[in-house]
Amino acid sequence: MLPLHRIDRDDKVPPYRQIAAQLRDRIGDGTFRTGARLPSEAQLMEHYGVARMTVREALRELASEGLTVAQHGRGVFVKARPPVRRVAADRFARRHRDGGRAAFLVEASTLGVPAVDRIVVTEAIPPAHVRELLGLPAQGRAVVRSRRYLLDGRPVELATSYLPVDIARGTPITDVNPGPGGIYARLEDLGHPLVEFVEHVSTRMPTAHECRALALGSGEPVLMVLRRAVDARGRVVEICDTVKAGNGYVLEYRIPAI
Amino acid sequence: MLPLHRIDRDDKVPPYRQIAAQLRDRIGDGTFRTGARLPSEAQLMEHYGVARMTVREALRELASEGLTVAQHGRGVFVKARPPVRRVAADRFARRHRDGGRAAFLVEASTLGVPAVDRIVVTEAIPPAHVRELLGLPAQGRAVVRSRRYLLDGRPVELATSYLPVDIARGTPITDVNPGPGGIYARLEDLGHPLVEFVEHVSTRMPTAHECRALALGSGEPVLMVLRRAVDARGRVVEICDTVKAGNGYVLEYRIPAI
DNA sequence: TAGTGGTCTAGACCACAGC
DNA sequence: CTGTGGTCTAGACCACTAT
Repeated sequence: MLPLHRIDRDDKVPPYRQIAAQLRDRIGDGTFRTGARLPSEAQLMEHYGVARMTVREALRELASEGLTVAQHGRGVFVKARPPVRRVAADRFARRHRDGGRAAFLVEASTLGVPAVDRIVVTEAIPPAHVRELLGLPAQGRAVVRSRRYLLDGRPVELATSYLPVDIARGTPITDVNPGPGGIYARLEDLGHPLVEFVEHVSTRMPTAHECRALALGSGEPVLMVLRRAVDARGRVVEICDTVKAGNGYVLEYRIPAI
Repeated sequence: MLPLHRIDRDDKVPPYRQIAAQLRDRIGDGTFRTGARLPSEAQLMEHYGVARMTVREALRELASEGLTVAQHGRGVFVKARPPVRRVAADRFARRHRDGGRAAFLVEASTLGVPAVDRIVVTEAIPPAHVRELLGLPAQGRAVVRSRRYLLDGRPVELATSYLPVDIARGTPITDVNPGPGGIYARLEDLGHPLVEFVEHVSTRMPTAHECRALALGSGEPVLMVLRRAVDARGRVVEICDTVKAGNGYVLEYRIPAI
């Protein structure tokens, strides 16, 4: 016997929503705990006396809320609340660069085993909003570094950096491994001491490509951070466009009140 | 004739995804512009030679990406990209408080007509994570101010502030209208000069209640900002928990590189 | 092999919008 | 009234997982 009630066919709220609500409640009250398997579609059809599409509609609602995840051939499972990851905004502090640690390693090293893969360096025409921030002309090119970050083997972030060719071309910045402290340390080596970063944070649903690259389930939004690095002469020397898996990422910023 | 190709039944990517991809491309290249109606489900069934559920599956994919919105009895429409809203992180600067302008008014005044409604002030036991940050004991109470912000009549943000009762009880902070400069100005009046704010930014899908209060469509995530205000003695004097409609909100933070 | 979810078909009735 | 999307039925075949 399933720990679920009946549905009321005369109720104005449609059956699939009633079913979703009951399952949601059982997840909320702990009847179905984190990691547990929900009753199969066949069981739910039988229990409620509805067609399979009706059950699937209910399950889709839960998945879109990020409560469950379906595994082909195994079942539907209550999602684990992933551990909260904090990103201290001082991860770009010079002391870390001087210590030879790139920003991602700073934020990740206390949380798990960090890694980077899919590093690709090219020259290309950046998107319009990036070109504008870099002060490039209409067909201007930039050095483009894209890569993916992982934590304990799980992909957590896609990042693409754009740098002016007159600064980066022919330097270690175009190497797959730019050396200790990352590209920010190299920019300072090249006579561009960094004085400020400006980050723009927003959210949206991921594209299908991002879903694959970040192993996102449906109902999981992403955080977008567009960062620009400004040198001592006020020049924007890098734009970094990142897409972070939304589940559990928490960005921290300290703001002086003066 | 619809501006769409055929699908390849032998392709390993299923028909509904091929259909979704074609529609997504036509939205991206401007064939279906903002506000335009997509072909009806019946037209798409006819064009592609598929069942209705297959078409609906494709349309659901677009909706979940936030690209389209269905209107019962009217059709499926390409969603408008809402105007980008920037929130300068200096919106808490003292010069604004001294000028008598609360933070939301500072960030909103150049963007439209700001308004606040549903202001409710009570005393209650805050959620555990808030209690912890405020340093309250297990059953400790706080002054709770909740309200909703609107821009040009459209709801954009829900906010709830928690303040220690020993600071806020019996002060203008418990008034629906706390006076010029908002509650931060009152905190400073009460001998708590603010020196720092710390914001934690994350994203998730909205609850059903938030969908209603913020008039969110499906496939629209929210930005969550949990902010704490720290006074000159290092005491956390306020926690503000906000939920911002994700569509178009952009938070801006400046980070010194030193 | 049995059970699971993934996709698809070909219908049906309903509620809502617009003419 | 017609056309739209919202919901539902009762099947089908497939791919994946576990045994």
